[in-house]
Amino acid sequence: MELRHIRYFLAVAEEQNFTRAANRLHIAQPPLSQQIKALEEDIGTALFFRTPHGAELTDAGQALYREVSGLPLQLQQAKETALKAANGETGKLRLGVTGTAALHPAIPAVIRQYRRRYPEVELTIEEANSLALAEGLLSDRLDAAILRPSDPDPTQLIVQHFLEEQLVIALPSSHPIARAHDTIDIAILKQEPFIMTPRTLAVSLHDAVVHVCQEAGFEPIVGQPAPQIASILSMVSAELGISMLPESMQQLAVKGVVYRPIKKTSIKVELAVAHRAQHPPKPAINFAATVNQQRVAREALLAEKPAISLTDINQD
Amino acid sequence: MELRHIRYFLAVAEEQNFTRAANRLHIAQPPLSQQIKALEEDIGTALFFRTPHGAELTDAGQALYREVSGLPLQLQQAKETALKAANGETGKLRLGVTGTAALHPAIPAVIRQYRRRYPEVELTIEEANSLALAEGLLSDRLDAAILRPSDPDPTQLIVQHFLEEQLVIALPSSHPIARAHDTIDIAILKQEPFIMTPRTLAVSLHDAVVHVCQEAGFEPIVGQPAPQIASILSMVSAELGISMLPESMQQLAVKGVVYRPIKKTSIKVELAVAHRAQHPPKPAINFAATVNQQRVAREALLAEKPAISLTDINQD
DNA sequence: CCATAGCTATATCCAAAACATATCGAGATG
DNA sequence: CATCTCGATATGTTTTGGATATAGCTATGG
Repeated sequence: MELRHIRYFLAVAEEQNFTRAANRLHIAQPPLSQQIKALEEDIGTALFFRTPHGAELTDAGQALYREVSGLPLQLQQAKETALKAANGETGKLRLGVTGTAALHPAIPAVIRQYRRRYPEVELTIEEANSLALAEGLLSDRLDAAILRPSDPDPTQLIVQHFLEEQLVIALPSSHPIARAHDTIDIAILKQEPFIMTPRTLAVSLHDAVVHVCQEAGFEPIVGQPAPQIASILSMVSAELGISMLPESMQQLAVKGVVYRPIKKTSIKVELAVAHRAQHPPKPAINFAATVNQQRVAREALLAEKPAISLTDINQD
Repeated sequence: MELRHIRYFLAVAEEQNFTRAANRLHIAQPPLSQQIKALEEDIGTALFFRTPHGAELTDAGQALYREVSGLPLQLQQAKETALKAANGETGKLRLGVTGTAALHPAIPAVIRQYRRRYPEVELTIEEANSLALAEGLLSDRLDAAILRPSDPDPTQLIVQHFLEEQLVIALPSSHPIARAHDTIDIAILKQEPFIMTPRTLAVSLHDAVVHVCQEAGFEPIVGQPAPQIASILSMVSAELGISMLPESMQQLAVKGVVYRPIKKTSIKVELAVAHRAQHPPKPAINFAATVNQQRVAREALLAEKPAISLTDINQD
């Protein structure tokens, strides 16, 4: 039995007439009679009474009609379902976000836009440091991630630039430098212990901090290591040292911690979207594309009003 | 898209390997590759990743698999459903039973046997006089009927003999003849008014009664007409006359009515099963066949023990 | 009552397409 | 590096779905 037999059967059943059904199917009447006959032989029983004015269903034909009448629609929908999956309109997206970026307003903005565009994709979001995210992508625990890129193997991950942000200094509010300066010249931090994420866990942020100091002519004193943004701020608040963080972290107000911009530095930290290079799920590709649209929109806005505050850039 | 494409797709999806799938399908590998390619073009997206060690489903392939994996089974069941309908194992049987036979023990016996044999057939039973039953068959309100046959048009109805029964006299218990005789010689009923169903409604029973009387040398005095068995017995009980009824009606005990066998008569009334001659529904044919089996069984029993009481013949 | 119209079935032919065979190219493996 | 396994491609063959012509049947109208 082939689908053709079903289509032909349904046409004859609905037209109650072989000739009309053949016209509707855009074939001649004799092959239609043949195919119906073949179907009847395959099933093992007559499906139609042939009358001088047409054909009508036998009991077996009626039973068959009830069983298969929905089949063409069912198959059409199966095709559409497959296509939607291929276009990333259904399925799931396991998204990872680096802990030092989750608070950046552009992140919720891009997630919101993606959800609006692909409402049928099941989205799960996980927060981790950039190293864990990259590993998650490679081991197929994540489909896409927003992370601070180190320079990964480009044959394994595709990483696409999203945005850059400047660094700011986080220091205890009681600290003399915080009291004395609105913007900070890095050089005066030469003697301060820097609370940082270990380089293995967050290469690019760590390196950016070191570069800023080197630019100012010294190597930072590495204080207490801290894997999480929350623990960094706790330690600063506890006056164990100072820290240098992406400016979006100012969103996180912690008692006993103040933020100060850095005077004159060109060093910035980058945020990017990444997914596997081989067989990336279409939802991941679509998410990266959404990120890219956001990037273009952001850059247009920033070019127009360069003095704009980051928090204002939050359009969809 | 044809079913072949679905079957091939499922085979490759399950084997995760074109070559093995081709073996399973009893075709060579190249045509399988071609058909899968054609399916992919029809749907508009790739369904498999081809790897050096086989093939695995893309997201679209997985979505399609979920949609169509049940299809072969579904079609197989559709075929079986159609076949069952063709064999009369499903569907409905609208059965009519003549009012003057419903109490004959062979009727529930045959219905019980049919239901046991065809439990999935939806059975509805309707009681009416033989004329109404014949009309019901012709107008497709009934599929089969147990009735007392007149001689209908054999091109319209197929009527098959079931059983014969003798007639008995029903008379008021207060009637002098009832008091005086255990078996009745018809001749002494010459002056009694006969309560009968009108001939138009029940030809054969009416004619049998008349024949019995003619055999005894007189024409019966036609008393009150009554269309239903219940009303006949009421009237007898009300002493409006006597009646002659099939012996199975003795099952119906009515206060004030007694039954007496007839002395020496060869006249019997017949019970038969009937269905339409053209396009009889298979359930009707099966019912007639069941009736026929019962008839054969009954006749064998009666030949063996001719003195048996009718009520004892109630086997399945 | 015959002729006609409308229907499906049959016979024959052709063309499309499903399949088989042979071979190729790519990636994994010893 | 040779080999093995896999799917893809090229080409020829066979099957089969479909077209055309026509027959056979049954209602219907003159």
